[in-house]
Order: sequence, then C-alpha cells, then structure tokens
Amino acid sequence: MVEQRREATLADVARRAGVSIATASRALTSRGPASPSTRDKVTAAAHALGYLPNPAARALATRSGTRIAIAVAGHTAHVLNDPYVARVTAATATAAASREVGVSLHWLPLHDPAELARLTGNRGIGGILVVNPTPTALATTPHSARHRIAAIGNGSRHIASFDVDNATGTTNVIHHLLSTGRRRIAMITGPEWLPCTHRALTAYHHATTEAGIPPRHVPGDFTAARGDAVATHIMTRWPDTDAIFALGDLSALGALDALRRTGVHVPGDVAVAGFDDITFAALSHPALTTTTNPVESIATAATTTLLDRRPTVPLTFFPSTLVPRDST
Amino acid sequence: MVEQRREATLADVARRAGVSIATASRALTSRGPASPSTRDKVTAAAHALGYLPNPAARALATRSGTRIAIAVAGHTAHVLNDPYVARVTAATATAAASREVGVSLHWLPLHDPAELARLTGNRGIGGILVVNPTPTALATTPHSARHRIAAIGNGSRHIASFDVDNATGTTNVIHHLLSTGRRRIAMITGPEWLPCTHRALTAYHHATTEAGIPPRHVPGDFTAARGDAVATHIMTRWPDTDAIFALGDLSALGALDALRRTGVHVPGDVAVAGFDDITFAALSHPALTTTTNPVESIATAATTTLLDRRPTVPLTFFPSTLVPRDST
DNA sequence: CTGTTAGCGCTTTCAG
DNA sequence: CTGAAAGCGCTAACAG
Repeated sequence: MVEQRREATLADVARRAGVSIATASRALTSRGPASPSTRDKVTAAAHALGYLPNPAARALATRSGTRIAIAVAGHTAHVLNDPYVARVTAATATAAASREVGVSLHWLPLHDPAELARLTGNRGIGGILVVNPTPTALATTPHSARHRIAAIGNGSRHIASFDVDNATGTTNVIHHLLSTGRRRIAMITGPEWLPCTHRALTAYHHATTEAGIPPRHVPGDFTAARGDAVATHIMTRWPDTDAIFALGDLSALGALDALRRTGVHVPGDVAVAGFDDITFAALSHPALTTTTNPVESIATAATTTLLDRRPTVPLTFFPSTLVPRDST
Repeated sequence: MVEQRREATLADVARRAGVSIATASRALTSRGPASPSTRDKVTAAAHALGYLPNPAARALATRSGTRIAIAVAGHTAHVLNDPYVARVTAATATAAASREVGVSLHWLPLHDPAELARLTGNRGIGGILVVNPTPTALATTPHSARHRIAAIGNGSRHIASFDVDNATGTTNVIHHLLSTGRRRIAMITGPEWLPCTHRALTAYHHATTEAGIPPRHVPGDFTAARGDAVATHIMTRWPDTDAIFALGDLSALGALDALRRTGVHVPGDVAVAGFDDITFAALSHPALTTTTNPVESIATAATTTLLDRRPTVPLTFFPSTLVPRDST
C-alpha cells in the first residue's frame, strides 16, 4: 500500500525507457528537441514509475528558486494577520501546490520599500507576489527581476498586476444608489497611500459629477472602528447625507453601527453599501448591500502567471458583482 | 543600492575565511565539530558577504525537502477556502519564511485518507501539518515519516498535536453561563467526524452532569446557516432552553438570527455564546460572548516543531480565554 | 578539529 | 534528434 521503495528518479525513468537521462529530461520538460516516439516512451515510463521530479534538484540546476514569496505592503507587520492577506495566501498556496512549489509570507514595510529588492536577490525565491505595492517599492526593483514579480493591486509599466475592477464596482454601487433615489452619497475610502483607493475614488468622482451631485469623501482604513468614526463625522459635517458607500465591508459595518447608535434608520434615512462581500455582510442587520471581490481567482491568476513565467498584459481586472441586500 | 553581483556562495565564504568549504558548512550549520575561532571567522565572512544559503542545494544534499505541506481533512476541496484554514496557512507561511522554506496547501479527502501517505512520499515535502486529521488518516502514515508530521487538532500516539484547549474553554463557558443563572444549556457542536468536537462535548457533559442539569446537544457544521437551523430545532424540541453554546462563532451568530426572527430576546430569554472570537463576534447585535482560539500561535508552534525536527510532547494545548460580551 | 572527495537529482551545453 | 559530461551549491563520510 504505502510505497516503501525509494522514490523513482529521472535515471530510473531513463533506464526503463531505454534512453539517456538527458533525453528523458528533455522529453519530460519539453525544453529542447525530442522525437514523438521517444517522448511517448519516456512519458509512459515516468507514469509507470510514478515519477515525480525532485523540485530541489530542478531548482538547483535551473537556479529557479524553490518557492514564491508573497510580500505585503503595510505600516506594520500586523498586515500579515489580515484576513484578506490570509485569503490570498491560501489561494496561492493551493495553486502552487500542484507545481511542487511552496509559498512564504513577508512583510514589506512602507518605510523601507527596498525590502522588495532584497527578496528579489534571494536565491530561494522564484517569484514574488506583491500585495498592494506602492510605486516607490516597485521602482527599487532591479529591471532584470521584473518578470518574476506580479502585483495584486497596482502594478507598474513593467510589472503585471491583477486586481478587482473596483472602478467599475464603485460605479455600479453609485448607480444603484442613484437609482434608488439617493442624492447625497458619501464615500469612505481606504488608506490614502493605497493605490487602489485612487482608482475607486476617481470612479466615484466621475459618477457623482455625471449625476450632478456633490462629492463627499473621507479616507478610512478598512477597519470597523474607523468606519464607525468616519460615518459619525460624515453625518455631523453633512447632515443631509442619504447614503454611505464604504470601500470595504468592515468599514460599512462600522458605519451601520454608528448610524444605529445615533438613531438613524438604515435604509430608511440613510443607505449603506460596502465592498468585498465578506461572510459577515450577509449576516448583519440589516444585511449589507455590497459588491464582490473574487480574491481567490485573482490570486490564482497571479500565481499561475508567475509560475509559467508567462509574459502577460500589464493589467488584468476581475469583475465585481453588485450584491443588493437590505441596507440600501 | 541593489546588489547586482552574483549572490555569495558557500565557497566565497570559505575562501574569505581561509578555510575549506566543508569547514565553513560545519561552522555555519553547527552540525559537526568546529573550533570557536574558526566559527567566528566563518560567521564574520558570511556576514560580510551577506551570505544566504541556497535552500535548494541544501535540500538536495540533505534530502530534506523544500517546503512544508498543510493537509486539510474535509469532505470536499472547499475546505481549502475556509477562513480558519486561511489563518493557519498565513501563520505557517510567515513562520516558514524565516527558515527559507515554503508552504503548500492540500486537500485531504475524508474518503481517501491514504492521500496523506502519498504526501509523505513526496521528496519535495519536508514536513506535513495535518489539520483536523482523522485517526484513520494518521494510521495510513508510514512509521518512518511520523516525526515529519504534526497535527492541528487531534494527533496520535506518535504524532505531535497542537490545538486550542477547547475542553477547558467549554468548561469555562458553561460555568460562566451557570454563574449568570442559566440552567437549561444546549450545545451546538461541530461535525461528528471531527475529533476535536469530542473533546469539547466530553467537557460539556462533565460540566452539565456536575451541575445537575440536563445535557442537550445537536451536531452542527460550523456554518451560520446550520447554527440558525439547529437553534430553531433546539427551541422547538426543548422550549425551556435558556442558553445556547455553539462550538464556533459563525454557528452562534446563526443561532442569534434564528432567535431574533422568532422573537426570542437575547440575552433576556436565552443567552448565546460562541467559540473562536472571530472578528464579527464583536460586531453582532448583541455582541457575542465567546472564547478565544489562538490559531496563529498554534500554527506557529506546530510549524516551528516541524522545522526543528524537534521531538515534542505528544499534546500541546493552548489556552482559550473567555470574552464576555452582551449576548450572555 | 579540518580538508578531500563524493555525491544529492536534475538541466544544459556540446559533440555526434 | 540523442548521449556524454559538466556543473548547480551544499552536506556527509572519511582520512588525516
């Protein structure tokens, strides 16, 4: 049952197929010439032996590194405990598993963006997935390494990026709010240093300008506590506000709390919408209207690109779908 | 700024320190003899050169594998998207990063426990962290590999395990409920196949028996939907129930919903408590009383053990702390 | 305690 | 298209 015999090596496969090790290698990796018949023989032998290439040996020979590093930008190492980061990590670790590569998680301090360049020089690291990189951090990166880097969030001219299309997502939310009669729509954004905040904010400005309604936005930090505080601030500063859109469900939930506490009825007096569709969005009272963030698909796509060293279009956006619930 | 020169290799370090490569290796890894003075010279040289060992080369030479695999038991591959698993993965990937190893995530099908033995034979995998393993799965494992396996959840006689002390956690919750005057305390457990469910259930039985109150428990599956359904069932079957304890916050939140919907006041009529202290526990209305689950500490400890190949006590339990809030 | 000598398993020139 | 041979960078006997 349990295979107790030594794992098959490439030499075993070659012997069984009656070819040299070099040929077996070429046939299996399809790098370099190999006649169809040879390829078949080798493939069959490998299959029969249950051959699995040794990733360490391969990495050593090709100096390709043995894992992909996820580097998360943030003020403190605490970002590594963020649930969003955890989702990215799990999806990446799943996608990487089938290619026999591992994943490690690193903090990329905002105050020391050169840490990214340092990861770049680590021989154990074959590819880097940067989460929410700043342009500054990407710029420190040596040109020669840029094809081994992908970003979740904003990329750069030479670094592929994958993200949710939060511009369209934002537009959809604003339109939904407008269509249900709201005219004083405030927005709670993410931290100002976060590039993806800007895309959403721009979309917000477009949509409000187009509708001829005043823009009202205050930066948040994606936490519930901040959402609560900012919502309070908004209602004080602009008492006629009839809708609050938070770029992040947690902040929206915080806003919901603030409104409840001050006796403002949701959605009667003020509508509230979030972004991300986290589990708890469906569980709050009222249930939160939000828009999806397909984190797993995004992370998987980025990882696959990295593993295939595939030249990609610089920007790939994943659609966000509006999930209307009771809070609007 | 950016180091463009070739990464330093062990040979470079040895040359600079004026010793042989083998000596440099011994000095740096402290496996084998090395005089203090030599060790100092080598360490200094390594430091000066910014030497970082090549994990692939090391893994190849020691056949130690290049990553640790996290194997999660479950009915479907969907378990890999579970937030709890994501937290474990992120913590593991963080702990592993400092040792230059990666992490990959695998599904361990309940119907095919031999998958674990298969991972065991993979040369790329240096250690395995099994999440919620069944005794059956652990039993398929070859003896020779057991020191490379650690469990989060129940272990076995020969496999170290790390988990939250949910027995004491459960006891604390029941005592808390008793001390606030509850006498008809129902429990919603996890899935019956999950070994950790039994530990908590046993504690529940002890505590209720000791208090001379009737045990009432119904299996759940940790989801909010099931918590909702089970709570409804409980109130129908035992209408005088005055407290519900769910082994998992999501189920407790579902129970909260069910009670609200049927006009039962919490905590006035029925108290509700959960387990895990997830983010949303503090955000519900009423805020949920729960008890902590230090997942990150647990995962980090398990990972460290694996990386150090350190013989450990078979069982390590991490304390759970009661977090009293408004629902009790 | 230290240096020499073999590999670990794979990829990759380079001839043929 | 195929084989021989030379590494990739490190560890592990084995003499000295």
